[in-house]
Amino acid sequence: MIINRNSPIPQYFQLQTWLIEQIEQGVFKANDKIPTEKEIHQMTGLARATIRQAIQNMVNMGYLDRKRRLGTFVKNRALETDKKTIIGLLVPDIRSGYAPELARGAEDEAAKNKHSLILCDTDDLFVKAEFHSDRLIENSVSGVIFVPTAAPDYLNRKIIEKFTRKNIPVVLADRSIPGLDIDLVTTNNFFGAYEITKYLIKKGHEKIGITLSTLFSTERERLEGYKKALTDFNIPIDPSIIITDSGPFIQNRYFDYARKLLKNMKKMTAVFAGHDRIALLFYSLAQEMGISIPDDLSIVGYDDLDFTIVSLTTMHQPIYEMGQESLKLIMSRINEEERTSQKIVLKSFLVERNSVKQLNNI
Amino acid sequence: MIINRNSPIPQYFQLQTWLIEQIEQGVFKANDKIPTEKEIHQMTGLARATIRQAIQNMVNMGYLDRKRRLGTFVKNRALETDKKTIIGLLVPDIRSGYAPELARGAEDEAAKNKHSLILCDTDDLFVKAEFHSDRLIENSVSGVIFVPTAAPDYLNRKIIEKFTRKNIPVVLADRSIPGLDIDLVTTNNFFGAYEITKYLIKKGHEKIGITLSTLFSTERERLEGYKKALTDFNIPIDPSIIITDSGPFIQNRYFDYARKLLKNMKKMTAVFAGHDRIALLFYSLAQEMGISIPDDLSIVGYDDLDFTIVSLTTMHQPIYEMGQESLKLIMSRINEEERTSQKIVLKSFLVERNSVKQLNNI
DNA sequence: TTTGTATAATTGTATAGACAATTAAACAAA
DNA sequence: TTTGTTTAATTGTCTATACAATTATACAAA
Repeated sequence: MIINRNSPIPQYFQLQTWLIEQIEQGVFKANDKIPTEKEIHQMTGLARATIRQAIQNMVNMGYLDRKRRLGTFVKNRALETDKKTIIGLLVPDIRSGYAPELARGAEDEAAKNKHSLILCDTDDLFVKAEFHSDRLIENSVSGVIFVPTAAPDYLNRKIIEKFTRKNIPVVLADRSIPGLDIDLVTTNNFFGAYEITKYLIKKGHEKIGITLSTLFSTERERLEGYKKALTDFNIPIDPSIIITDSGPFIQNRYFDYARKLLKNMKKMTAVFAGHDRIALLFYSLAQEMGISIPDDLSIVGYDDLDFTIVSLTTMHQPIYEMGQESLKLIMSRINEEERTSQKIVLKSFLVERNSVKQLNNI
Repeated sequence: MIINRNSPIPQYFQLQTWLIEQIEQGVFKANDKIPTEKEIHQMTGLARATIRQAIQNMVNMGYLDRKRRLGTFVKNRALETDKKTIIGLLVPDIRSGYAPELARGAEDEAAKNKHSLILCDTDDLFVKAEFHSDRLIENSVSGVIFVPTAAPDYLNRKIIEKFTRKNIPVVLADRSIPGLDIDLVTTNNFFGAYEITKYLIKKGHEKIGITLSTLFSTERERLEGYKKALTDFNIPIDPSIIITDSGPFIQNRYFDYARKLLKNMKKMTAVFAGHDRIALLFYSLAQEMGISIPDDLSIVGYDDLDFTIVSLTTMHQPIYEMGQESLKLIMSRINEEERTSQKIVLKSFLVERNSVKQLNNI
């Protein structure tokens, strides 16, 4: 018999355990009718109220559905088992730079799996990232895609720890944090910067200015790639046309840097803008100052944002794919048991447009 | 007495209704002990099993907590009432147009109240909107901000009904749906278009081309505003320089329209681009064709997107505020009992830059 | 002080039986 | 064909009662 009357386990509980077993072993399949209360009474000798208690619990748990006059049926839980998953996305600002593209890539990939994305803007600030992290944890997200903020590394680590302590997987997108063993999706910024600098050199440029921030790993790597390319081609590095900033992108500040560089026009034939938004400032200033791009000055950018209006030669970053891959990593973390942390480095490629002039090599 | 034995309403239900009332009216406060089963039996004469059924239901519903030997207590729901709320945001594409700004406005407002935003891209397609709606409902969002898709009205209504059937409030952002009594946040497109057309007229322009889509209520109103302004100033409407499209914004298509208009240069001194992204195409083509803006052709846009590189006179739309207001409306729907549907019309204003030339009136 | 034990209040589990409400399905009438 | 009526199976509601399990508290013992 199913029920052990001498067991300390309540009989209603024994019954419901047995029923769940039958369902999970497939004895009672989805939409099958289980025995009526009367029949169970005959089978087990339990009072109807006891039987009802067990069944009611199972209805509450979503195993069963009762229908008057018809009986009690096994619910089709298959529909509900592919449970909705929510992923958090922490970007600096959804309005600027590559954030929209990244978000869209992640969103599309999430949609494929019927998952959803919670959008959070950090403005590159630790406090905002922390605030949003708490909310994401409250909403019990299953994973997080995190673009590290402009805050010091240890603070970004703090954010990540918040999640990992709760066993919520985190994938870093774009920017890395030194000495942290964690899933990461990025592009090879060093190589990309090297290539685009080489491109300028091949076009006959030797006096190449650059301005970017040293705050983020990505841009630091670009600076290194730029320097390496110059060195490899025996071109001296001229610090007077290298302007670095230690903070996040602030338009007016970079307008100043651009202006500074443009005042040194004689020293340069080309400018490597740390990213496309900086390049755009050069276009804007050049227009103002009557400088023609590329005739008077060549310029390259980095990112390949869609500006429509300017024909900028730039390094295309597969940002959309970065969003996709980040989400895939999260999903694999959620589904798989364990694995070592992965670093996915996506390939950038040069998009040649009309912002670089071919110089006649002397 | 509390219980009416002749009522068709089950007595356990009467009891639980009464208890819930007491709790919600504050007779039984949080952490108060409610009468024991025995006491309730004495009060009502109901059998203990009946009383237990009522109480068990309330435990399941989260009203009560039972503790052996101690009694049954009113749960402190306050902790859970500032429950994290998730709002769905359905925009065409987070990468383009005003979507990022709208999202950011909504996100910031949500963050103020510690709520979160789930981002969904519809690509202006009904099927995608429907797909996302189902997911939002699964995730039991508390409200939805919806930018209607490019699909016919009845399909957009279908999306909205999906939510309202589940008592999930919906706010339409930007675009309205005719004959639908629902919360809406928009700007006065008719007035805005009227004003900016008037501005062109005051600058001496009479031959003003226009191109936009008649698919969305917003752009239809702009067209009407444009026509009204011309009419008011006794300027004939020239259909040959009015190009309308019936679909959503597709860049290449509008490039064709722009090209078509520019071929008719002689007929025009100014162009009213239906929105800034269209205006940008004109800049791009003008550059290509050697047409100078504003010297050869004046142009105005609509939206005031941040393009940095072009100095476009345009109608500033308070998109960020639209996101904020939409979220506020959702929150008020969630918190307040009932109210008639609200229509918030935000003020646009003209931003004068350098894309319009002052013509000498003859 | 700590540890064990009894007490009593209360909820938890269970039996046995009765009648109500619902409703699919069969049947009857229009 | 449609519409109304009956029937019977099943779940829904309810009473009355009993004993079990849990545990805060008080008190006793070590």
